Amino acid sequence: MVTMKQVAQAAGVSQPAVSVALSGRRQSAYISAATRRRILAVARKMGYQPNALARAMVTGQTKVIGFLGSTLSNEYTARMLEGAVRVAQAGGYLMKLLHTDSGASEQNALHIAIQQRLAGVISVHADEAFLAKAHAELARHSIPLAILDHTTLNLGSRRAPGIRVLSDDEAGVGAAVRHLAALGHTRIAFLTAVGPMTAWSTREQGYRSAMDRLGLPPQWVYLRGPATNPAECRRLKAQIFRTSNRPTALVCVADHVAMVILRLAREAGRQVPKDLSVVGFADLEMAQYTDPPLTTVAQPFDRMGETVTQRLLAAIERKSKAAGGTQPILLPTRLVVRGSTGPANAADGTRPSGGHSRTKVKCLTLATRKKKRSTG
Amino acid sequence: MVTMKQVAQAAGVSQPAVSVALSGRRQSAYISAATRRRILAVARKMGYQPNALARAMVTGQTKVIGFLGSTLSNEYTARMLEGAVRVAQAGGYLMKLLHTDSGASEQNALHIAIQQRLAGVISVHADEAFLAKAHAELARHSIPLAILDHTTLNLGSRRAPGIRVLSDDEAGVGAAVRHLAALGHTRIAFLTAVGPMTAWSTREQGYRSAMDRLGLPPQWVYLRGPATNPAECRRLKAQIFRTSNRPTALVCVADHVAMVILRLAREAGRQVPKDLSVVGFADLEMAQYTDPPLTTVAQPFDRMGETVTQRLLAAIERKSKAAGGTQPILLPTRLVVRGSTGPANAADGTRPSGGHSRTKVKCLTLATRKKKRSTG
DNA sequence: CTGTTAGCGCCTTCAG
DNA sequence: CTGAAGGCGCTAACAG
Repeated sequence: MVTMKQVAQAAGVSQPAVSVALSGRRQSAYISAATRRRILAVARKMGYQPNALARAMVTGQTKVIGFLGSTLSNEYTARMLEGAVRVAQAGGYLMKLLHTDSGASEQNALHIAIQQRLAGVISVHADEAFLAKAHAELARHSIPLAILDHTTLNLGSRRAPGIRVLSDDEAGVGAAVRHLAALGHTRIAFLTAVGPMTAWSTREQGYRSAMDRLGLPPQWVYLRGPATNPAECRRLKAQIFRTSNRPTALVCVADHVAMVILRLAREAGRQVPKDLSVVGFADLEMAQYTDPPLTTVAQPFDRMGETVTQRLLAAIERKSKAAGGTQPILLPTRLVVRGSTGPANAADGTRPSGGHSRTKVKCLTLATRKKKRSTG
Repeated sequence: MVTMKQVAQAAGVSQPAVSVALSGRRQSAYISAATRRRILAVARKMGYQPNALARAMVTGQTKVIGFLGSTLSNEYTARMLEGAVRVAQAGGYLMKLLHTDSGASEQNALHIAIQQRLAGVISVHADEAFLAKAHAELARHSIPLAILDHTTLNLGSRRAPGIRVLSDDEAGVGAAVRHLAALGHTRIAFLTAVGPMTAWSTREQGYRSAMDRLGLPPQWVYLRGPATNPAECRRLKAQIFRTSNRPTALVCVADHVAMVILRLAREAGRQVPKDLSVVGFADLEMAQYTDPPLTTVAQPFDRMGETVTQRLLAAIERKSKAAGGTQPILLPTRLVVRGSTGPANAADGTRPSGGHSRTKVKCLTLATRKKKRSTG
């Protein structure tokens, strides 16, 4: 590992001269153009590589940000991570992964972030309790915190700690509901999975208000437990396909849930979208490959990762205004219309017929209107 | 940022005493139990957090490994990454991402690895030319290199640089072919996409040798260009569904390709697996959700990431034997039988009938025999 | 058992 | 324009 000192000796100059020449900064010590060239030549020949650690120690700047999450392999997180890494590297920063599932607890990850003197931390899919603690602990070491993909619930009541970036799920679900209403559907149900998914309550909120606005009666379907449970599947099929006021369209809280519905429909001998229109949420890659391809609300995962990193880098640079209760940033979603939604007329109230007509729907995308509304 | 010095002053001891007390190492300077307790108490009260950078600089050990890849968001890479991070953190190492698409070229990423004094580097999906260069450059700074998910081609001829971990694709395809043969298929074709995917030639190799062994004539179908090209789709449909010696089963080089086939089959009015059995490769999440669910060869992405990291950590610890042409490690694949494969009798030679019988195949998994053979 | 000294590689500040 | 000193926070070798 060749050091500046060695380069200096070989070039016959002082060590700080090498430092100035290599880092290209013009302040204080000036160096003649000839000397600089000579130093650079020697350094290149010796294969000198600066030691980022030593530099970080003396400058106090790490140029490294942490990505704190419990899972990385799901498509949501992976896409956000990729966007984040892209922006970070473009800004000269490196990304360090802090995995909170592998031995290291969330608490532990915070300590690592501090010990590594990270310049900033991005937290994904964390609960409010942890976020509050993380914000407090990191703030003591003046490490800015940015939060990705979390609920907007209660954001009106208390100032959110740190930088927050999320997709505008409420508007997204609204667009889905309006799309279905425009196709003539009136019995539009919302399908959600029960559990502690606070991140989904905004979607439910969006459904409720969109239905209200259209003057349609809301209707809920709940998925309880794993979708592999046969009893649960029977119950769902009965509710969706065999009740008198069964829905003609289903807005699902997530693509995965929509996949389950497509399967149940096949098992029940119903056709999508002829007998039932289905909308998902997320626009995972698999949404393109289902039969029929899934109409869904696309979340801008890449852009979310990019945006949160941009904001974080900004907060790092202007160290002064250290993440003090900024407004959450809502990124617009996009309704991607594929083959799983269609007109309501055939489905409403009639028994499914065995015909073979499939409505060929071109894949068109409608940008959801980006409107700012504070949800009390 | 509270330092050891400050803790030492507050506790009324020397600074190295604090160092010894906190790091818990017993060598050289001993400290009385009372003193140690006092120091620890003071440190905790002051909220002391060790500076990993300073430690790394003096010890020369970073405890950080780099993950070098061009994309992170695809399911393959994300799952491997997750496995790698898990093992790394369990071993007290952190993972730094070196994204080679975002501004930084591959060459640049190498320099970053060196400048950051990384303890080791994992490279994913890189070509041989780069790997050779990377190995050479990193070796000059005694940074071990590990390679993930790459072709096994030519491994016999020249020693592979660094640690290599990959899935046993040859055996995997073999298992798929035997599975189809056991179902009575004799016209089993291999579907591959043309292009510079050297990683796939091992799969083709596996197909060829498995067919040879069974005494069946191999048959190829090529996907040229994007699957959205209508002309190409027509050509494929003709070859797969309308030629006289059309295949009754298709082994696809990847799940994504299999998805395309499922779509083409639907468009052509053919039923899978009644008229055509289809096998994929990878076992992506979406394979569970297609109609019918896709029979496919599962690659152990998580384990690949784990294994490569274990090997890399081992190489780091015993710094001496620095990655000198070790044998590549082949991890066994697993055939996952779902609904897209079925008996051959109905399909062979007859026109597709419009019946509604769907063979219900339980999801059973067969471990492929792990056998070591050097492919000349 | 404890305190003192030295140095990791680099940047900054001061004398020449 | 250049050289010589000092220190970032920590560990590792010495003396007491």
